[in-house]
Amino acid sequence: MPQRKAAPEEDLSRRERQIMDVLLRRRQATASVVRDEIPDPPSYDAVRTTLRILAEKGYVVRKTDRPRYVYAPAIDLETAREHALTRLVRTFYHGSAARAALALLRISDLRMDEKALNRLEKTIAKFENDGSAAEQALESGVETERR
Amino acid sequence: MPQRKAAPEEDLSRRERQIMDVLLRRRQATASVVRDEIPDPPSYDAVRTTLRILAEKGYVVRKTDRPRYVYAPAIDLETAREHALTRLVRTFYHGSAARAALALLRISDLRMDEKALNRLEKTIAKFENDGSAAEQALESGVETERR
DNA sequence: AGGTGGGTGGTAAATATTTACCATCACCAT
DNA sequence: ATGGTGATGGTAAATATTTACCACCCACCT
Repeated sequence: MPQRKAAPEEDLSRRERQIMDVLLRRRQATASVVRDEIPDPPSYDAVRTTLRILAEKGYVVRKTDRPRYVYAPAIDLETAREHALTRLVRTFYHGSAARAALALLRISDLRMDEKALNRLEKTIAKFENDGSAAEQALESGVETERR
Repeated sequence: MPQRKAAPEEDLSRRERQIMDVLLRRRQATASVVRDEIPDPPSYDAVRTTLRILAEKGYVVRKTDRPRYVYAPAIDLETAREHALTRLVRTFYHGSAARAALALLRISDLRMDEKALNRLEKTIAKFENDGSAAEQALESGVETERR
């Protein structure tokens, strides 16, 4: 059945992912900085080893800032962002980036006029009813209706 | 150092997360449906067991739709969405939901006027610098045509 | 009624991940 | 130049996850 080739971030284990997240946030970090950012932190050794593994797997690059290493995501940040957005939209908004955006605008510090937001919402609804039925084709099985 | 208590989704292993994603997307699913949605799919047995474990851990609830089980995320969908948004914003947009929203609008099928987007971007920048309220940056830059 | 198909729970085995340990190297201050 | 500090690579041990297997149960058919 149809399923995209496993995206890189789907392949990461729990710790690997946590570490990757820190690196993405900070753009770069040493092992000990990474450790400090992880909730329920693993040992320094553990972090260091995992970083080594990530480097071997090619997810992370290291530059040797003399006494120690500094690690950074190997992936271009902009690309990583897009992946994350796509995944979010797919998982939570049935593929509608616009709806996700709307939700974010509502959350944002920007105090947007509620009217404007509602207008935008209407526009989205209208737009999505109109044409993009094709996009939903894959979604056909959703109504595993309960009784 | 300050670090939030491990969010539930940070605690999931790779397979568990993949399975959870499917459940969040579809709202509910049987083991075999879940399996079909996972890239590089594990065995049916594996999925079933993992679902059982997720249920034990309380991340998933099952209702017994006679011959088989139907699984669903235990978490309220809206809550899950917010978590995901928050995490995304935090990881990729330095906490600025507005910037994330902007990126999504750019990606969306909505063909928004590039000028309107730039206006919004300016507004965000301004707002984030000095905290002034946002005005109507978004004002109807949405074209009515679709892709 | 008996056989079959497709599900279940429980558990063991296989793998993968995570962590700990250790011997060693470079730098710096004495 | 030497000893201490703080890092490193390699590897083994401990855990956790993932997968496979099995015995049984129930609904449905013929």
